[in-house]
Amino acid sequence: MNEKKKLTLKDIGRELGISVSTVSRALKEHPDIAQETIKLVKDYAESNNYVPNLLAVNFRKNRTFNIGLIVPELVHHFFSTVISGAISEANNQGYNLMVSQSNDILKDEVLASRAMLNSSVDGLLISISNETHEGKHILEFLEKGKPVVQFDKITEKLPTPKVIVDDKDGASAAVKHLIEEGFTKIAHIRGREDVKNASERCEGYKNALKVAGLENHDYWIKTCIKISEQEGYDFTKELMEGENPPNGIFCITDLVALGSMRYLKENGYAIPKEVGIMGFSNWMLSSVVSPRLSSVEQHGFQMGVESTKLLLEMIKKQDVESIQTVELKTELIVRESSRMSNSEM
Amino acid sequence: MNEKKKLTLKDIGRELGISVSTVSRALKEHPDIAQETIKLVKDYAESNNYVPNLLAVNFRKNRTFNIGLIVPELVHHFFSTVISGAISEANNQGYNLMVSQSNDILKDEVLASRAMLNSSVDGLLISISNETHEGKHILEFLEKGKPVVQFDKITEKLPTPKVIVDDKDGASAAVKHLIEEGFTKIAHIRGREDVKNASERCEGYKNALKVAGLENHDYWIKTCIKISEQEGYDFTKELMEGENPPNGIFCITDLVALGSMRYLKENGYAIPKEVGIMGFSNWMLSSVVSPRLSSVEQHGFQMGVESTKLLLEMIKKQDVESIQTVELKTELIVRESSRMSNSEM
DNA sequence: AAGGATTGTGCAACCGTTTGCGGTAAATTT
DNA sequence: AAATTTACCGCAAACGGTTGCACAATCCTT
Repeated sequence: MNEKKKLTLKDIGRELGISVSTVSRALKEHPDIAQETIKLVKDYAESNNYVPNLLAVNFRKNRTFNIGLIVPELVHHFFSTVISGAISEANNQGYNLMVSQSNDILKDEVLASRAMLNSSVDGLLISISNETHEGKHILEFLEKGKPVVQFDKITEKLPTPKVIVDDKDGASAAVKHLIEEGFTKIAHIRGREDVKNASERCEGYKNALKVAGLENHDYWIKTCIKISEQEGYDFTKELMEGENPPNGIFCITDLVALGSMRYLKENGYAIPKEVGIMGFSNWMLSSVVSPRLSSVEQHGFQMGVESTKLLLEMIKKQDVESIQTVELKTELIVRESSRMSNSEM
Repeated sequence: MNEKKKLTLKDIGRELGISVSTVSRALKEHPDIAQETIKLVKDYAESNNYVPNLLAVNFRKNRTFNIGLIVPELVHHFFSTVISGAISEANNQGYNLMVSQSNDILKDEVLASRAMLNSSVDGLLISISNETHEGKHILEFLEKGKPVVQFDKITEKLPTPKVIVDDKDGASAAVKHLIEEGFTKIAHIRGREDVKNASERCEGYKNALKVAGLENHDYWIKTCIKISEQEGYDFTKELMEGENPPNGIFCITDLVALGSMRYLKENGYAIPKEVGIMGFSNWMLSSVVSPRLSSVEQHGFQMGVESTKLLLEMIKKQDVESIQTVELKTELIVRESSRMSNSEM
């Protein structure tokens, strides 16, 4: 009782007494076809609600209308925001989005990309895992003429366009803001050395200090491995118990900042009176913790949109050579955790 | 220089001097084919790394190996967790997952489902929007013989299998826990009346009170519209400023609980000493706020896995009639916000 | 009025695989 | 030795569109 037979071009042709090819052309208003024929066919198709068999079309044209997307982690505020943007733009242009995750494991990333490569996708959006270096599995896409766009976590080794946020600039702005609020001894809890974003943010931190001519010490820089709340807590403890405790901390991420704040609150430090805190990424949680956490918005949605636009452009013009880099600006979000002045009321 | 011509069955046949059909059958070890022929073909295919054109196969077989998934909101801890589970299970079984979101807008949901319906998906996983009631666009899937599985936010009106969590039981357990910890006047900040999950949780709340023989008042039940942090704050204010303030609050969601806690902290109430708080959903943030928030884990990952399993089973046996309901058990996560006793140390 | 240009349509190949059916040669049975 | 079975393999249609090309009919030249 299910699976009613679908209407095909052949059916229409038979019914209307014209050939399949004419029907096909009429439907797409080919100039060769007489207006009245076009109307005839279109009307019939409309009222019998004909829908073309995409499987057949795609097979013939050798493309799907799908694009793939792989992120290290799906359950992650920033990445899910990017995905949201990618879906939006893809759907706008008539494409569907296929999603997978690598869990930051190279093997899983290879598996996921292979699954998508074989004719189920016209192009790929990817934010690579920490373990990805060579990226042979990515090159396979290019070899098959399927464009790839990297976003956020990228590697320069792969000849594809890249969409990233200006981490260095964002970090600089964050630290500059702390300085302007009067914080003079600013520490940084950073991420792994081999992760580009982390290094960029650290660069931005150092630059801001240098420009302002403030003290800077290696012992004010702590390096997270997992970027966890606990690490934020532990490193803040180290910092505050050290000999020259800071009065401001710039954290690689909001989650780490949360840990930092937990330590400070537990130990009676007033935020921001005694210690100012800046996060990064502007996760939803930053606006609901107390004190509300200042952060740096990365415009993940926009990143998803831009990456997808780039990819679809390449798909449409069969271009697989482009390697431009788009750098998105961040936005400083000032909340309570860093505001000494009463600038807003 | 790209798009190297792909090897086809025809190529192999020509090269080996056998017919296309024999090659095809040899590759899948059809009993009609001689062992040596099989070996011959397989070896050739292997060393010239033949990969079948999935587009052609799918067209021929009229299926895609893709499944669709639609959620109200992608940037949402619970839903992204479900998606993560769905991807995991789908990939395990050789399927790709196509993801879309409705933003809780019916029109968007219809658009998304239509985009998937036309031959790009073999079945659908959906958590419906608040605006979805009839669900004609869902029925279209069934009419075409494509199975649908509903999860989390469901409607009984659609004849499909459903995977839900036992909200009532979870809520009951949460409130029961508050009671056991000694809280005697327990309020509830609930979600919209027309959302099933919200009503179930409210039921569970009422039941627990009744079983324990505690007071219950309509004025202890507040109804959120947007389920926001601010609503948690505002309703808690109302509750605490009312004539018979509660000493425990069960919130529909962790986010609301956060708002609740913010009001209490700002106004000098000790948590949990004076007021105990329970959230629901066990978002990541519940473990990083202070005091850490007790909550109810919904096992989103498992929900994604189960839903996908159900769907793939139906796809494989061409079954579109099944309507079983799977109810997942929740898990009480006790943290600081509700613990009066020192039961664990 | 004859030739060429224009307009509209159909034929048939094609995309790569799958599969029902028929056919041949060898092996087995009687 | 004839009849039947078995083991292999190929032909060709089919899936549902797309598209190059040929062709017929009509129109416009001169």
